[in-house]
Amino acid sequence: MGRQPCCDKVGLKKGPWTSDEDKKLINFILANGQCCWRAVPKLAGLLRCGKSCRLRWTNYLRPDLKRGLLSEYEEKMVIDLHSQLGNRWAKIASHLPGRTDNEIKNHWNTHIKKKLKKMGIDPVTHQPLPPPEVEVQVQQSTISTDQTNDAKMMSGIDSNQLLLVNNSDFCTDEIPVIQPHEILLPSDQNSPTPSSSSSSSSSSCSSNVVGDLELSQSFEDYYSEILNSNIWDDDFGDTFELLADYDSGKNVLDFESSLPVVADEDSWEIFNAV
DNA sequence: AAGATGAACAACCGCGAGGAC
DNA sequence: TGTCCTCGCGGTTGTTCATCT
Repeated sequence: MGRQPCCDKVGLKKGPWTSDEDKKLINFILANGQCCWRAVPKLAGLLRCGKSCRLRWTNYLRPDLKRGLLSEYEEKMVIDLHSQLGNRWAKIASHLPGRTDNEIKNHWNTHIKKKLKKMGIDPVTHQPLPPPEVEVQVQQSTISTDQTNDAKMMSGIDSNQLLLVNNSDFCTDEIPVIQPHEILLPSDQNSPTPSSSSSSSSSSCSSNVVGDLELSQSFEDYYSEILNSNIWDDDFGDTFELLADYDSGKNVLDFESSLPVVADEDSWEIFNAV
């Protein structure tokens, strides 16, 4: 028996989401929480498959997303985690509150890969790239002595030491080196272990580990009020624990301007003005 | 100014894991 | 225990925007 399609694709819309579709999806999740994704598009009045709705929500509409480029600190964490976990983007994302696996994957492929190659490091193995025989001469003239030494230093060292490498691309001397146990373990030993889910596990990461992702108290107060309104289910509520910066979000709510708004369906009038 | 090219990122596709029955 | 269904993950593609010629 062949695999069942995730949904009936006949008549379903594909491609970029419109603001109207975003509004529908957000309003539905606001009213119902995250339930069966397969049923979401039908119930929300969307001509999308459930998978598309889930991706749109997880990667773009979730209110706890931190938009914008990854900071150098986050980049370092990604590199270090990648050296330990490989291409397990969801696992890596679970250690970076407000970041999605898709975002990290894209950033890796477009930015970090190039930086590592420029440093003479294989982005897959995190080991020094063997210089091609023919290009040795060229490399010697284009790669600085420091970088060459960096590559040599990399040989045989573990991934944690990668962060110690002094390279101008990353300015590591400006950022405290973080050890794996500091990254992987929540500071509160009673905190639940992060799960593999990128959508709901970020809340279990301690914000004092990723210092630049700490929340302002006002946001916490605001969302604790929301959480007490019983609109959100447990998983959904957790996502508000690590709210970060929304200023750069395009379709995401302007939370700064909507702070006085209560999180009921009527309060999302801001979307109607978009 | 216009076309070509590359970079960045959003979205899709297929597969596997895990739960329900 | 086996089958089906849903969800999540990782790889890949498509689209948009910026830069170059």
